[in-house]
Amino acid sequence: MPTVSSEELAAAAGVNSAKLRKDFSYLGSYGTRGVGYDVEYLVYQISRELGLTQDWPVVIVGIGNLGAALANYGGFASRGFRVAALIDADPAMAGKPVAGIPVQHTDELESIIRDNGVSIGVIATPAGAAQQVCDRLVAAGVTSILNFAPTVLSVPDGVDVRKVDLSIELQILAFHEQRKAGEEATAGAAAVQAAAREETSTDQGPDGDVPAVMPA
Amino acid sequence: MPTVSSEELAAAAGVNSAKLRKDFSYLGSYGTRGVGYDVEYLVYQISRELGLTQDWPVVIVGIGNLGAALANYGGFASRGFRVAALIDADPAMAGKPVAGIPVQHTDELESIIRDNGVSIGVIATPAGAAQQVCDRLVAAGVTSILNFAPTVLSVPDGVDVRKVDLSIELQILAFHEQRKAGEEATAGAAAVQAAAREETSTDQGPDGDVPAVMPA
DNA sequence: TTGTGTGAACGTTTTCACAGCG
DNA sequence: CGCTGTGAAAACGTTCACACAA
Repeated sequence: MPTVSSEELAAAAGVNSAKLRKDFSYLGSYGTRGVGYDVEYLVYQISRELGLTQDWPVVIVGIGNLGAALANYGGFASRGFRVAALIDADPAMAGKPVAGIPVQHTDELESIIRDNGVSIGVIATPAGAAQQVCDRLVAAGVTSILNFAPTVLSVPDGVDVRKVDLSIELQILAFHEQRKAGEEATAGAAAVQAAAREETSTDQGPDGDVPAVMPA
Repeated sequence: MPTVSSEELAAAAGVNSAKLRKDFSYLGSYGTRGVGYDVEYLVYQISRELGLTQDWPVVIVGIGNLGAALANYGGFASRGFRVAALIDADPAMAGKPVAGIPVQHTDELESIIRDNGVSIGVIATPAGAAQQVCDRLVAAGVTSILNFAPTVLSVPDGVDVRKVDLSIELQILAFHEQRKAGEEATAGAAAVQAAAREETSTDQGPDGDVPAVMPA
C-alpha cells in the first residue's frame, strides 16, 4: 500500500477525515490532491516531527518489578529511546544484569547522567525515594522526568514532569462498568449523554476520555 | 481542615476556580455558599460517583515483571480494586506466591472469572498471547479489559478496552525536550504557540496534553 | 460578607463544504 | 474526476461576572 487517503486513515484512527487533513496540514503539505498521502514519506515526516528519528538516552532509577519491566519493554527501542543505564539503591543489585544491562549503584547517578548526556530520567522507585532521586537527576542535568512513583514531584522551572498512575486507567474502566450496571436508574441531564457517548466508542486510548470530574 | 473553597481546590489542582465549581455542579449542589465544600462529604460524593466505594475484583493475566509490579502496586486497594487472582501460562509459576497471592495456571481462567464474578481483566502478557487471552476473558464474562500488551485488541460490542502504552508518556517528554532544544529555529504559526503553552504548565498528568498530531 | 452556582461571553476545536490541483 | 488543503460555520469547553444563599 504505497498511498493512503485521509478517509482511510481517519477510519482506521476513528476520527473525522477533515480533522485528520487539518492536523496534517500543520506539518506541511505532504499529500497529493486526487491521490492521497505517500505512506513512506508521511511516516517519515511524522516521525521526524515527533522526535522519533532522534536518539534519546534515558536512565531508569529503581529496578524493582516495574523498573525491570520497563527495561525489558520492547517499545522503547523502536521509538528512539535507548536505555543508557539502570540505577538502583540496593548494593546487592549492583552488577546484576537486567534486560542485558548491568544495574549500577545510585552513587554513580551523577556521573552516568553527565557521561551519557542523558536528559530524560524515569523514576520507578518507591514513593519515599522519588523526590530525592528527582532532585539528584535534576541537579545532574536531567530536564524531563517520567514518574511512576505515587508522589507529586516538585521541580524547578524548565523541568518537565509526567506522572503515570497505573491505577487511573483501571478506575476509568470501573467507572464505565458501574455505568453499564446502573444504566436506566439515573436519567437525563445533557452531561450524562456526553459520558454515555464514550461507551459506544471503539477508542482504546487514554485520549479523548473523560472530563476531569464526571457528571451524575 | 473541615471545609475547603473552590479557590483553594483549584489552586491545588492547577485549574481555574470557575471550572472546578462548574464541574462539581454536575454532581449536585454539595457546597455551602459563603463557606465552601465540606471536605468529608465532598470526598464521599466524588468517590461514590467515580465508583470508588464499590469493590471491584480484577484478575491479572501474565505474571512477568509487569504483572508482578501491578500485583504489588499499592494504589489498587485504596481505590476499591481487589486482585482476585493472578494467572500465568507458565506451569512453573503455578502456586508460586506473588504479592502474597498464589499464581494460578491459565487452565483455571474461566472458573476463576465465574467464581469471583470478575468483570475487569488486566492483560500483561507478551503481545502474541494477548488476543487469545482477551477472547477467553470475554467469553468467560469479562466486560472491561486493561491491556498493557503492545497490540490492539478486537472485542465484541459492549466490551471496553483501554490500552496502556508505557512508551507514550516518554515520547511526549521527548517531544517537548526536542522543542526545548530547537526553540528559536522554527518560527511562528499560531499552532506552535498552542504547543509552547504546554511547556510553561505545572501539570503532571496525562490530561490536557498534546494534540493528536503536533504542528511544526 | 463570603463563596457557591450558573447564565452569558468568549476562545478554541471540530466539522462542513468547496475551490483548486494533479 | 478524486482527494487535498483550507476558509467559514457550527459546536464545544472555559472563563467571567454576578445574583443569591448562608
